[in-house]
Amino acid sequence: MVKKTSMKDIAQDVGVSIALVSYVLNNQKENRISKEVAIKIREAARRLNYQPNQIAKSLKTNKTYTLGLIVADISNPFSSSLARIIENEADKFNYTVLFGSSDENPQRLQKLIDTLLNRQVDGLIIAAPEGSEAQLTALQQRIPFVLIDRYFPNLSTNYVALDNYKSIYTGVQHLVDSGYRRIGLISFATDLFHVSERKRGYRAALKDNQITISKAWINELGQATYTGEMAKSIQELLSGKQPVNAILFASNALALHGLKQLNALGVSVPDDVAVLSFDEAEAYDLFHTPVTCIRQPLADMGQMATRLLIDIIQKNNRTTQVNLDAELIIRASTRPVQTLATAD
Amino acid sequence: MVKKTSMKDIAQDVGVSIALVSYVLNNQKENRISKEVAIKIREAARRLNYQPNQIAKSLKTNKTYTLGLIVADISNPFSSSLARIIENEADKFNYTVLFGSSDENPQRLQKLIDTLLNRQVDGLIIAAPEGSEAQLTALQQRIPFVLIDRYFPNLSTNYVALDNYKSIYTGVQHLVDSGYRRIGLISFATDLFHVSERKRGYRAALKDNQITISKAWINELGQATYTGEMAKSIQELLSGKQPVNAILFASNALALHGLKQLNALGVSVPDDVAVLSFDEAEAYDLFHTPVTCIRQPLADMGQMATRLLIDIIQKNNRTTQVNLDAELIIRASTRPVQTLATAD
DNA sequence: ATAAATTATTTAATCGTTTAAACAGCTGTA
DNA sequence: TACAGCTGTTTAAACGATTAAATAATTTAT
Repeated sequence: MVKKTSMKDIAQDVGVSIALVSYVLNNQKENRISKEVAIKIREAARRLNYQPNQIAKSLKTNKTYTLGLIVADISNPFSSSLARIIENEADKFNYTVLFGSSDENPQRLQKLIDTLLNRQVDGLIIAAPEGSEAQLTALQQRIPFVLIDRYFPNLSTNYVALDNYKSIYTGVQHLVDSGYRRIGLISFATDLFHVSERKRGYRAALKDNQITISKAWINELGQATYTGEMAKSIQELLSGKQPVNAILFASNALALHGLKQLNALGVSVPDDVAVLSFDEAEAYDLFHTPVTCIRQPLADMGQMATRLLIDIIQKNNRTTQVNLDAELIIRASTRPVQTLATAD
Repeated sequence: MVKKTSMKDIAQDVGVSIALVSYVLNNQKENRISKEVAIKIREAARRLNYQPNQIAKSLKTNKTYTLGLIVADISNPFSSSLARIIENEADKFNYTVLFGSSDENPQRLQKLIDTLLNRQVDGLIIAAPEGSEAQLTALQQRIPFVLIDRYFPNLSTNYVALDNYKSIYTGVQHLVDSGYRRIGLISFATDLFHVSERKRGYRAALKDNQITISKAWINELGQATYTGEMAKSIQELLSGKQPVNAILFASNALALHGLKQLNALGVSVPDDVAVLSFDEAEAYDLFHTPVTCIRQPLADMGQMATRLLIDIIQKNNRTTQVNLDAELIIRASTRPVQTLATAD
């Protein structure tokens, strides 16, 4: 390996002090430095292929121009799409991104936070796992951070998230408007606020349409253990006393598994049952019927979170909380019921 | 924000020199340091919530314990799965991962390399874009790196990749063995070695089975511009003078678009045409027929690349080149032809 | 011609660590 | 009693930059 060029090398090459090199290469004190020397220094820097040592710079300035991104699992498309957007946005402001996956585990989150803080990141963007309130509270006096996707209503932190209540409400209203009144929900068993908001939106929309929810319609599966549970849930929804004619999946992972099960059971969409999914996925394209979905404004979310964080780092101001609206993409899986018009 | 505790703070608190604090917290000179002082120092470190400043450490030791990962696009499932595996593996050795997306663009690659080098990463893992040979050659004397997924046969670099020739050969042989002899290939128009190896494997397997390839069977699409081209390609393959009865897709992105088109055209798989895909994707699960595919050993690839890189960083030895074998996952999309047995 | 003002450059401290070398206080031995 | 050899600890330089303050060199004003 070839040794890297430092300012010292340039200073020696040109025959000036290190300070002068620093001033020239950082375009400081421009009117005080003789043109000829400045040119010589720049020429030497180019010739010796000088690359500033960001580590040394950071030690002195206490800024690393690095952001930490903590997602649940970088291999999940939701996380990796977000990562890509954040990477791009950060790059515009000359920031680099360090990432880590928390696996929805608060201990692992704490470990990542410590690692990233040791590396002196300037700020963090976090998709917080369930039960991480204590960590986040402690973090507030250590470093600027912005929560993304999920937040805790009783914690006064910066966040950029979706208005989950409204999004689901709109989706359910669309189902009702399309003639579906027996609507099942398949969601996660979790206390995460954004998930419970989805349930709340579902309940409210049905209530506002004078539809009484049967208990059997709400299915909450344990994280990770889907496959078996999903099959059971779907069969129960379709065969109970009050079989549903529409199913709302509360996330893309759930929808993916759900659609797979519908395929396996030979259920026809939307003739046997309509399907509405939270989140979009390229995978849905391969399903026999295009799937209506609630599309999150991922690009906005990532960009806003990144800009907000950089803003806070640079100006150190206020707490900002953003709730974005989702977009309902209507496709054939929620085709209006033909047989009879809605009672409405 | 609360000021971070430094070794100086601990030293003052306990009333010893900074050096002693360093020795104790790094478990050095253990037999030379009095137990009582060591205990006091550790206690103070805990009490003041000391976290080492990795930046200062790095400046002194010239090691950042950071790896740079450059993929084509972190939002692509192939890249993000790899990223997750590399993150996990690196973590085992106390390394952190900085990532960037090159967008298959050598200029952008160069920019990322410079940024990552400024940040003094200890090594790089790179999925190299087409036309980046010059950059990589120059990089060889700057920093240790390992190529992943793709490599250049005329460049003597470390790499961990797939034996693409063999993988495709095996896949085609399976098609032939299942009774398909008119096999189309849909691939990318690119000079990347790993892609051309796939074509070579396809050709060789057909030749070895005494099958003459019709020119029309090989379709190479421009990157990114699929959708239109894909529809055209598939229609031509299915309707030419020598219509194919099997299609081999050279990547998961191609397969995804291809399957979508097959759906749109109402083509039945495998009755009208068999389908074999390179790479696996969760999305395939939603296709009406389970898809036979060539599964890359992603976990092995990521782990080996990471370990190899760390090994090189720490011991600075030899050039290592690894070609891994793929696994053929046989599913219904290549069900053996029923009507007549193979001539063989 | 000399002081004052301006211009160009250097000195030196600093960021938070690491680590070789120096030093101080003991103990044991010749 | 002197000094060699331990043990425990400190000193100080270094990593590669930044930057306030000092200094040197030149020009302008008087």
